Amino acid sequence: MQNNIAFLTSDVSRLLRKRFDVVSRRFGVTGPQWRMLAALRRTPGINQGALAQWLEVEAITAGRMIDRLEKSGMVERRADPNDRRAWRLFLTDAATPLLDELFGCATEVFDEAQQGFAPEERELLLALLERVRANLLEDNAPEKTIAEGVLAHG
Amino acid sequence: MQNNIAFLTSDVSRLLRKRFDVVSRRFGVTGPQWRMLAALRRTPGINQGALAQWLEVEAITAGRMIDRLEKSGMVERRADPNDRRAWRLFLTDAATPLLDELFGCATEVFDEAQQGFAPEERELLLALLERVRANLLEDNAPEKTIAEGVLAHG
DNA sequence: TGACTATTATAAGCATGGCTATTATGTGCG
DNA sequence: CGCACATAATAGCCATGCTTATAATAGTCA
Repeated sequence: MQNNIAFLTSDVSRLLRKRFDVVSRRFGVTGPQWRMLAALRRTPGINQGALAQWLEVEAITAGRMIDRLEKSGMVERRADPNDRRAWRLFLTDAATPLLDELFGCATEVFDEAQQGFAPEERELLLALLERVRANLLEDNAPEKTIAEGVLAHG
Repeated sequence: MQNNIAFLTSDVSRLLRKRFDVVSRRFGVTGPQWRMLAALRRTPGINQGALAQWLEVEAITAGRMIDRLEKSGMVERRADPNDRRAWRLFLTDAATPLLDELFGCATEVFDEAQQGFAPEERELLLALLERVRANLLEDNAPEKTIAEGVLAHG
């Protein structure tokens, strides 16, 4: 009963989230916040909607996370000169050194999670998960899949 | 950056949760509630603490879920005659037929998630995830690990 | 019996995620 | 120009999960 794709990914995800929270709490951010900061470093000046799409969460979820990150001084909202509805998002100077430290910790958590795995097994697990992810994405929101292609992962 | 064990399991888990919510919302329950009902069918009369442990969530999380399930008429709390602190939990008559229908729907979601997978690949994915889960569970108490490390060096 | 500790459950507060609705602004068409 | 529609962000409400603290009860030992 407990050995199916849904319960297992849910468990693993929750356990990993717990680990990341332990690590990142030392730096004053949560796991998802960390992820958002990483996305912002990659594409500074992005607006909330595009950022939400990149993180694959709803716009309102991203908006509330930005509220907290702005309040804690990690992110800055600047008015978009070309669209008065939109905010352009930037990391503050405080965020950059923090991110460098966090990425070092991430590797440790990944290694712990995949302890005893051969390199091929690590690759295989990721590949299988990506296929599941694609299966669940494709016919749920076709327009989203197209958008992801346009956004060009990298 | 997005292709690692943490982000992938998080994504897959969230996408699956969304699917299950769509299915189970027709029956008036959420995915995690469904899981709790299944656990209760398996071990009727269990108390909240033991149920939380079985589901691998905190006691307070389980307690609040039971609040909602009790309110919606799926679960019944009965006083434990031997321990006045504890509740013994039971499914109501409304829950049983619902669970039968839900399990049918679950199979469909799993099939969709693992569409195009050979039987061996399905097994392999589950086995790899179980190993990750075990890795993250085993030294769940970091302070104990540290203590043991100190003892080993002392 | 009384005191100390452990266990069971709950309360308060926060973060992450969803859905629905609303406000403000941009865009396109007649 | 004015209207309709689309888009960006936000507000409100809810469920799930955590940590910390508290209340009530159970068990143990002097």
